[in-house]
Amino acid sequence: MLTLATGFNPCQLLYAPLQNKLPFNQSREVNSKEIRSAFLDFFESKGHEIVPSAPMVIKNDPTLMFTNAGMNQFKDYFLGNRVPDSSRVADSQKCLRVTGKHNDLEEVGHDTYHHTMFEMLGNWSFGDYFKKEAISWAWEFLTEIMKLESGRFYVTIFEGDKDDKLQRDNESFNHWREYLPEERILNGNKKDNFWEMGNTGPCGPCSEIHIDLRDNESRNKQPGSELINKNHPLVIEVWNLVFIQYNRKADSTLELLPEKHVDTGMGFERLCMAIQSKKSNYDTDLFRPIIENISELSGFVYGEEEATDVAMRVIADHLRAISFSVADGQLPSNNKAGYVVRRILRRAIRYAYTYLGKSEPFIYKLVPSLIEVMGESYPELSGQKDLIEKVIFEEEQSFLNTLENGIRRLNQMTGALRNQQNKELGGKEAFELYDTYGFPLDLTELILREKNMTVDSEGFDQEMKLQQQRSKAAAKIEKDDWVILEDSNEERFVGYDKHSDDIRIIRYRKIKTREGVMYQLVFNVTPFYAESGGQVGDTGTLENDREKVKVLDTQKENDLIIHYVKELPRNLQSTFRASVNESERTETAGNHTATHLLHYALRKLLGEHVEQKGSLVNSRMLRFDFSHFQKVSHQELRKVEKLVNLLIRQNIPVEEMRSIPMTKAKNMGAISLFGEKYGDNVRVIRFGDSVELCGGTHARATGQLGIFKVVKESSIAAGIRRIEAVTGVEAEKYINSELDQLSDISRLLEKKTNLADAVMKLVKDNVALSKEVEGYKKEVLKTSINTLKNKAEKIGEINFISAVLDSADADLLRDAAYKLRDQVENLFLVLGSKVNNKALLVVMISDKLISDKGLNASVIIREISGEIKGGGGGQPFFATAGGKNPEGLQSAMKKARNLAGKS
RNA sequence: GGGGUAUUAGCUCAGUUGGCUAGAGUGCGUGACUGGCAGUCACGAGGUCGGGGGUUCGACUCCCCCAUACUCCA
Repeated sequence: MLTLATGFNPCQLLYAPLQNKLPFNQSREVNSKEIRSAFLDFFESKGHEIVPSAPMVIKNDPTLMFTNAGMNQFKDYFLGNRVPDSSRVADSQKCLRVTGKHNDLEEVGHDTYHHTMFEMLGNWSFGDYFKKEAISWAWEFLTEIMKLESGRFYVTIFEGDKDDKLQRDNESFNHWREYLPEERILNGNKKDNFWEMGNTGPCGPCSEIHIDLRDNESRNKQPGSELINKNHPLVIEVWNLVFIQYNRKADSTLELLPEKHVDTGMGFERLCMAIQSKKSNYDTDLFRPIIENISELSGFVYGEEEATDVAMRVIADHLRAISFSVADGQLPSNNKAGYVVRRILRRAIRYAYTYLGKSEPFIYKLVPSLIEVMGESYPELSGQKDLIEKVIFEEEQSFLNTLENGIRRLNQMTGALRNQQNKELGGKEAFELYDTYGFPLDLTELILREKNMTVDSEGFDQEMKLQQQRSKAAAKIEKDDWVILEDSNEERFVGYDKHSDDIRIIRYRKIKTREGVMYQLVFNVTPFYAESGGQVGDTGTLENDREKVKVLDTQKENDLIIHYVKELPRNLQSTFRASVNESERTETAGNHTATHLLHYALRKLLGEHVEQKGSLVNSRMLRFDFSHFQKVSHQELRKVEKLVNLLIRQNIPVEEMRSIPMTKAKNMGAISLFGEKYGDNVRVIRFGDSVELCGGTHARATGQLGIFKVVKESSIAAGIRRIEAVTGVEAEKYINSELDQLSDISRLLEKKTNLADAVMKLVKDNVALSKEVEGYKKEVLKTSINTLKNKAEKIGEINFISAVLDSADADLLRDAAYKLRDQVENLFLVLGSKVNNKALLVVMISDKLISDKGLNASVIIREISGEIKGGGGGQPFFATAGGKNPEGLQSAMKKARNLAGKS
């Protein structure tokens, strides 16, 4: 590589052919790829090491879910925790800003220059160069390399602050004066121009570079200096140069740092807009192909109407955010980082649904055009295209479904509100949408805003609190104070090596649970494994010469291992032999090992996106929850079983590394689980290629599991599946009981093969036979109806029929009644029957009699059902009754006859 | 671990304080008509109203248990 020392600038060579075509004075548009590499090449030529973008999704940092600035990955360098390999670094960093301090989500799409996901170009100095170089290179890059018109730039510098006893940043001012007239160098306050990482730590003044992209006429009318930091879409900040020179101490005073750093960040999308002479980030080649694709798929033209334009921008922006998240391993889910991703995607789906009329999944179809734009610079996108598409498709489909249901529900709610002249949706209703249809509050607010309505967010919060209380109350137990027997805090766990040991009880207390009174014991040393990492606590016994007490469960409370017993030993001071239930422990250990093998097999067969989300391991079964976006098919489950059983037959011995450094474990490829905090030293469990950080107990070798069998696969939340399985003795039991059922069936069918066919035939025969029976019933009904018709007695206009049919059920009586109504005019029908020693009555009255004579079957049946010691009712034309006195049927008929006569 | 919502014809869904023997659209079958962009019309088949209990004269509808799916809290 040639260096600057030779006087040869590789950058100029590389970009010389481009320079004539650069903005504001050229014809061909420079594309974003060229701009990105121009930046990196430029700083490489200034001695910077070019590093790749860090993942956008952050794991193992409780304070941050996503990378939200270029400096995130260098935090440790600024804090002095780590020493960088190179003191000059530059990169393009993918960032996501959705929640927290920098919350732009609601703006995104409505304006033309905010994004959820964006790229930040940055150059860094770790104790190397400072203001002079940073300023001069920024200027050189923008005006000479990118050929942006120098007259369009304004810069801001820190004006000083009395409270912090800080002077104006005259250093920066003087450097800028070399390039810009003084009236273009503006003072900025502490809020805009003094950058702090947190309440304490490295900080310093910063200098922002703004560009005025308005046309000449507007610029002449109003100077750009008046529009800086005023949210003008064309007068925008492009680059922030942060000069870290102080350390903010806990008492909030500042001290000068021995090493000074530079941290800069330039919004890539905005830079492209400036260079490509566009008025909006979405008009650059970063977004254009995506927007055009949306246009093609939706039939709406970009630029014709504000509402659809906003929707298209929202979708284009969110597509990027989601695709990058998924590529980095963060699937949409129902909490934390996953929920952030879900909310972004749902916002996009919502806009597509409402403004572009898309009620079918289609955002997933945009992935190829995103990859076309960014795939080359970010190969993780093209590498995981299928996964990204699948995840988006699944989420679109499932959310559109709930969306339709939820919107229907919301419309009902707002309809009711409108009737009451009310403009505020109750918190309870909003919570119902959230709780049942997964509508985030902001989504409900958005929909309501369009209807000119609001939501009672306080009420919503209250409902949320109630739900939390309900959840907590469900787990509540009453505890007495600890009784201390020995003043010691130490409780050593020896259960990895021994299954029994001599112990003393050092404290105990009484608790009340739903199941009754229990006692919690703490020992000086214990072989009992306390529930953690999904593995249930051990059970076992405490024993001495005189007594034996059962240990029913073992739990952890902070670092204490707590043993549960139903009754206290009489002599608490004595020494006990504590023994873990061997067979249970062995089965449990086997099941725990099985989760590791299962985890390994799932990742191998379904993909690396599979991550453990939870597990339960006891002596009878194992349960494993993991991220996966669709049902695991039967065939896939079979493959998983097959692989696990193969590993079992290979009888791979366990390798336990009880205490090794985290870094070493990571290097071995150990899979750490859901953000649990591990100390510097961790325990690693390895079976062949399966390597996991784990505190649980395990089989000595995989062969101990015998056989592995999946019992059930289900969903526990969107994007998370659950597999339940058995091993060893339980697997044997399970398989045998299934086989027994089969052999029972085959014995019944007197058939050994093609059982399914035989059963199918039985089912079909059954249907055919029922039909036949029904046919016969109809025949019988027909004949009895004919007899009844002939029995009709003329009472005035009324045709009165009454009869008791032997053992006819309610359905038959009803059928007969309806048939007779169609065949006999002016019908007054009373039918009775005796079924199971109970009496049934039905009354049918022709419509004409109801209107002409005011007869009412419902009234009549109530009058006559007294005779059968029962009651009933129905409608005016048809009513039924039941009673427990069949002997009264005849008198009920007579009574009805009298009623007919009277009318 | 604790909640919420849903489950009705092959598919998408109605079904109103428990009572006109469970409906529509679509798809399917048959027939007739027809120069079309979902051809038109007629007729027909297709339902243990997720499963099991209970309340009631009567339950798709109300209550309890279970299953499945979705979803929220912990």
